[in-house]
Amino acid sequence: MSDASPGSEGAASPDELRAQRLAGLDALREKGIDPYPVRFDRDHSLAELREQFGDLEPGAETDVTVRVAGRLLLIRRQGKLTFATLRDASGSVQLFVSRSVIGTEEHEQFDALDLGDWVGVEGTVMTTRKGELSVKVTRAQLLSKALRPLPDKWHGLADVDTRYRQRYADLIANEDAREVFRVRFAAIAAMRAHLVERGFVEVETPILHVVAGGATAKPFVTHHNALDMDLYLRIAPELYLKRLVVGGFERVFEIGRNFRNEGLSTRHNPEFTMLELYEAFVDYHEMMDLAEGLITGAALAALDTTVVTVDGEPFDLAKPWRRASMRELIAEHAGVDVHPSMPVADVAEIARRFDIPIEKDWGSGKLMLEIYEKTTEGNLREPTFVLDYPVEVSPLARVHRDDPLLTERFELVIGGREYANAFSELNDPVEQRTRLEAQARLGAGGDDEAMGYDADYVRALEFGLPPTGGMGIGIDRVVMLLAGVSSIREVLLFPHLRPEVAE
RNA sequence: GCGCCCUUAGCUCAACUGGUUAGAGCAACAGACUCUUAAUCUGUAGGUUCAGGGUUCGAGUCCCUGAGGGCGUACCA
Repeated sequence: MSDASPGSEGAASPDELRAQRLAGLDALREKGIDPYPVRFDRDHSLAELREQFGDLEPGAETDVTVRVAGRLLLIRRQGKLTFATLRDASGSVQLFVSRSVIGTEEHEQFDALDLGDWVGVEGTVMTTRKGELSVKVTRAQLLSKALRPLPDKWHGLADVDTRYRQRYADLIANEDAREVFRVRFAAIAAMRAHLVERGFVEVETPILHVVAGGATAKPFVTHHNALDMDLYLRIAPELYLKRLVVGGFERVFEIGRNFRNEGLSTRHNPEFTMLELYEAFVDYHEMMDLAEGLITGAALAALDTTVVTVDGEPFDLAKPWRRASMRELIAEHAGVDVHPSMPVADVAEIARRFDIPIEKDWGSGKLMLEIYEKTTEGNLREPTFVLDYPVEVSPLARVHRDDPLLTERFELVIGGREYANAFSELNDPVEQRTRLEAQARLGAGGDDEAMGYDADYVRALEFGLPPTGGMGIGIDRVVMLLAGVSSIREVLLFPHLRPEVAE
């Protein structure tokens, strides 16, 4: 680095630092070193290396030559001997770079590497006197030059904004972040395997919808130029998945993104991942069994335990989860008996006692749900299936076999938060039409979250949807539960943020 | 949307009730060092204190506006 760039004399302002490293690139090229070579053939991951040689005695030398690659995270220069910590996706190992082994010129080249550089090395496996497994390097090759400095090697990257915007830097610097996403991927893989083992097929359905249905939420609107029409990003895949059951796929699931044009919070991101599944010939009771199996199995696969911690409180997911009706849970937590058969004025009176703001077109069922959400949901600590929601707030769920004003529907609540929503599906096309028409009237009346009327969906039902149980599980929230984090942004690789001010 | 809080070097953090030249560690640069482990030691450089305005003899610190973020709340199957 003897070049006359502004950075050559030890300057370290951001611009100068970059200029200095860019100048370093030129210097490397002049020496015939490609800072971005095309490939490197390794024969061991670092975990494999540790697995094979982890129990060598201190001070051991082997004549086993290995080729490994990774990112340089720490360098301890010691004059004619350099130690470095190399990390790949599987683990890390120490490099032992001795001038007497690789020669002065090679050693100086190694010492010129920066933290953050990717390198590939060849060398023999050894341990130091203190027993640290190391590769005694005989050849080292720069694989990719880092132009930006790593975050603080001890404290990592703490600034939340930067962690989310520059997730790559977060992942390099913070073990905690890597762990959260390891849990995420393991949990999703486990749930997928659980379903495939049980004969479910994974499908993909449209994300661009002509009618945003399957849930009640504000959609994102986009525009198709060639067709000159507005389309909606899906708020749920439900109606398409049930079309597939009509078509004869008896067990289907989809893991994918839903989009809802609503507020952000520690539990809400405008795009989030949902697992939805449908199984023919069963009802919501099987969905409860399946929810327990999916979530407990995901915990075991990702954490090796079924014990999770919510707000500092441990729960063992392995125990059977409580199943109780909304009505009895409200009675327990609010001390009132509420049912959609009660006159609206009476239920509204109860709602007012709990300071619930009431809208004019709400019926007893909607009021009952509001009372539940205000008084009960947040207080359900243990995993609980909340059963039997009012028909009024469940336009796609089948009416309860024992009560015409309730549906066979449940939500799963753990630590006061919702994780799943499921029902015995409504498969009577005539009734479905009536219920969707009621939703459409709400929409026409100004309710921008009413479900749109999807005529083709009703047509599909007219071909016959078998008795079917269906469920949606909020994957991001399950991952939060397993990873023990309290913000959804921590489990999203790239959470939604406002645009960054130009650098 | 509303309320409270935060934003200081590439990173992690300091700076008493407003006080004069904004400090430290890591990273960087120069040097010493062949068994280190966040290596150590010596030296050097690095700042529009988020942006803009205001109050003041004097502002990182107080006030206003804006930007970004966090938490709460509202909305939200």
